[in-house]
Amino acid sequence: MPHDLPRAYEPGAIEPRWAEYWVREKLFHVEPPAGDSTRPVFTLILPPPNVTGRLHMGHMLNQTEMDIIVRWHRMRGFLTLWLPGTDHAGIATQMMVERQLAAEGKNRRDLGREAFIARVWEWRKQYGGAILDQMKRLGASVDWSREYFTMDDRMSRAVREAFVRLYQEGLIYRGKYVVNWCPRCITAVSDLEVVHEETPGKIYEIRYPVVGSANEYIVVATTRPETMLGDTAVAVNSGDQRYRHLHGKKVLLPLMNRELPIITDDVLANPEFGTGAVKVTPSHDPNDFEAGLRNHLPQIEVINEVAQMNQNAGPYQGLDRFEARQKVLEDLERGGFLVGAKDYVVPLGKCDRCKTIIEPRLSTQWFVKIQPLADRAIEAVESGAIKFVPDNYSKTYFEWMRNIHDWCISRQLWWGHRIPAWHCQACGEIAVARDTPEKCPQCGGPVEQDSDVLDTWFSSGLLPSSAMGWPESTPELDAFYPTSLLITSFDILFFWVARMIMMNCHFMRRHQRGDVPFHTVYIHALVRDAEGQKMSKTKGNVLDPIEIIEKYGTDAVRFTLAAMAAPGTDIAFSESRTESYRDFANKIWNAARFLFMNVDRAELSGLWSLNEFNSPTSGTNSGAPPFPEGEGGMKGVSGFTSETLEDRWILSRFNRVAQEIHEALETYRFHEAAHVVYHFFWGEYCAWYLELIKPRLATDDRAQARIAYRNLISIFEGALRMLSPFMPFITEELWHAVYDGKPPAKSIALMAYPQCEPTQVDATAEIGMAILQDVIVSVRNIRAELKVELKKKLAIEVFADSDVRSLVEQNRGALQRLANVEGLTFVESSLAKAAGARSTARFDVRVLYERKIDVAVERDRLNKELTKLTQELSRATGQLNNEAFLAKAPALVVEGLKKRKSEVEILVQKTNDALGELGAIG
RNA sequence: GGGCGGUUAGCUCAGUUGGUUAGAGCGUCUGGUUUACACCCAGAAGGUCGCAAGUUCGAGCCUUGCACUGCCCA
Repeated sequence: MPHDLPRAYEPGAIEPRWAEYWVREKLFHVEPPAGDSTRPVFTLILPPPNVTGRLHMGHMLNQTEMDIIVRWHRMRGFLTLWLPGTDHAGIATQMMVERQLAAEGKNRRDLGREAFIARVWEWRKQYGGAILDQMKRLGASVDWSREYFTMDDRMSRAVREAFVRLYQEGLIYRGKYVVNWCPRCITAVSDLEVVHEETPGKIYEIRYPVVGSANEYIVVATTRPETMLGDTAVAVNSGDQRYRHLHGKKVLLPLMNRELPIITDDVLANPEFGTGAVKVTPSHDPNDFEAGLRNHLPQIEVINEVAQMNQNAGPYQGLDRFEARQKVLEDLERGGFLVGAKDYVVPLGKCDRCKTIIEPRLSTQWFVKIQPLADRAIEAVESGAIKFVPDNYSKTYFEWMRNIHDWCISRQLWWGHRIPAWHCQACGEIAVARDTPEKCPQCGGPVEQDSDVLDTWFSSGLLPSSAMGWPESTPELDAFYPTSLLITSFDILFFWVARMIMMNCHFMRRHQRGDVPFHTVYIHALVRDAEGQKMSKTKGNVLDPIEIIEKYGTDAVRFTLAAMAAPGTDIAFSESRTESYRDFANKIWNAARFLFMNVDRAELSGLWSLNEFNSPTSGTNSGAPPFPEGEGGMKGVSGFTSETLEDRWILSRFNRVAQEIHEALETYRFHEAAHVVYHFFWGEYCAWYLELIKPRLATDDRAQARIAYRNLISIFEGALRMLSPFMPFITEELWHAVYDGKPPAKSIALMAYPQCEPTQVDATAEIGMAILQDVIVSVRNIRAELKVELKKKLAIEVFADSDVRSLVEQNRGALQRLANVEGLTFVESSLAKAAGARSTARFDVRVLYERKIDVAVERDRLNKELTKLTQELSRATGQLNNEAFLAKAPALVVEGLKKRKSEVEILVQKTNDALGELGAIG
């Protein structure tokens, strides 16, 4: 069968086909193993993307890293499960649908709760799969049959169960507290959903007249003058002498004419700060709220749920909080109460989602009492049951966990898991239950479910156990929990990672294989633009991965991300880099074209056929083994016959590279693994091995030619498997072509990953090859310097010891072809002084060419070289004369330096000779 | 205010426990129609590793200080 491959690789022509094939064939579906299976298991859950989301570069990095690790494990024989799903994203999704309604001139209250939720489900059905479809285009090898959605019945049951248990254990409570309130989203949000920004603003000083003491005032400072309308006290520090005489007295609240007690509160009032006196507004400030409780102050709310002043704000009722601020300031000024305003950097809390300024607001909410959960979560990391990579994230984690606050879990939204608590309309009793109660268990009165829903992170915190069927006891939990690894971004370390650890350690504490949800957390960095700037819509520098993919192919984009993903370092994504990895794909493509072109020719002449490679009965080569059961993979390359230096060399390199990739991926050094496979495939296999083997494919010695074909294809097939986790598409395509329509498995992804076979590593061959390459490069180098036309074949002379001499002799053909040489003679004395020569420590080589060299240029080059060498020599000499060095440095280092020193001595001698000769000419 | 990180070639970045000559991709320069590949081939230039001091036989790597810079938390 002829292999007609287009001249240039066209990723768009093959990638969608394979992406679709992998899903359709359910290649990555796994079942829990039988009870007696000893096969190692590798499990990973996908950080569930938000249903409203579109794929961005961060997702792509995250998923590329996961897919590399997952494919690598699968190919090594692990029973590998990658579990996908999406998150219902309470606020974001509700906003999306509300926006849709607004366009129709409606709002959710017009519809009513039930109809609105139905509408959200409809929206989800229509648009919610977008991000997963994009993910399929990336080639992510997830088990699609296990896809979950956090609002599914199964997941909702887990949420309800978790809530009920925590409530029964006293770890969930309800109460009236000051919480972070977003007046635009009209809901409470957790501390984590507030972003703090320092904004230039003003601090105002206001004079509160002391009651019964004419012309005496207390001056308080505030950045939020409108909240004074809700003041219920003024606090001073008990030790502050300035106010000692006022203890027990009262002030008159300006504008409201309400008398406020002067209280002492040493937490709130700092004598060092400002005037030392502070106004206390228990309903609108979290610190004042605490102070209010300590001092039994009344709580007067003056701002409502949409941040307008309410009926308690007197004449300011109905004004927006910022309008009210201006009006209050004007009135204070007019009344002579405003002392002044100073520039001040105001710390502002904004809603993470909509950037509206958060209003601390007194309201009744549900909370998780977090400390007991945090204690176990700290222990899980301290004990090493969970490991962070890079390790310094554990420090960040501990810092947060040790200063944790109770978690406000109720949201005043409609879309989400409704809190399983029922309020009795008659007696006020609260019933928390798994199943909807018909009447009040206390008095039998009618009940109504709490109107709030849970924070979305409450449900995602239950992953991964809930995704595997918890609270039911399922074969999945038995087989796959705990998961092996979590790969995610640092920005959800607290939102999600920390909460998963807390929740799962709590609920899975009796699990047979441990409570922790995962053993390792690999945290990756941010993808930035090529200039290292954070991508943002306002800057307009956001790259759409799908667009880049369409331009360069998925493989190239994946490879770019992998090659740049050094642990702990942000990625400055540059398209030029992607372009070069598209070039890499093209290189492989063309290597394949070359192979197939030759194979087709060999098949026509009856010399050799791919069947001999893929047929297990051919004896000498059985191809790669099928999917192995258990950790392992295929050691080395089978069916390879080492005849020549380049054979021994490429086989050795293949094995060494397999080892290097293994070590790199084991420690999540994606960039290193990518670089190693890139260099092997292009810089060694294509650049040298293919060139060196060419003549052997056309030799008349049929037996030798057959070996050459087999070797060529064996290494190529192995290299495809090696590259496959990084570039799954092109390797799948070419791998199927190698097997000529009769592949041993449905996909290269189900084949064994190459592993190092130590007996195939050949250090001697690697050194020999390095010398041969050095000779070839030296000749090319001289030719370039002498400006010899490329086509012109030249004679060369070589001076070397007998080892190098026989090496060159044995590889004469290679040297002649790759350096365009005709005629090679060995000489008995150094060529260092000769014109048109190059010297190394091991050999001298000279090109016989009549053109005079440019003396000035050559002298410059040699002088530069000499400076470098003499510096190195004196450094080495100094060190070797240093007894402390000889005594303390390891023998290996000393020996190495001695060897190097003698090399450098030779080079200095040769360079000097050459310079002397040049002087004689010039 | 507390914590974490960064500063290495023109650009974007590697450099694992201190050890012989600090690497990559892109960019730059020179030369190429060798039937796999111009998305290519051959060759070259380019770095006092932010600054200063210290530890060490030996520092890009360890310690201290300084400068600049990014992020997280309060």
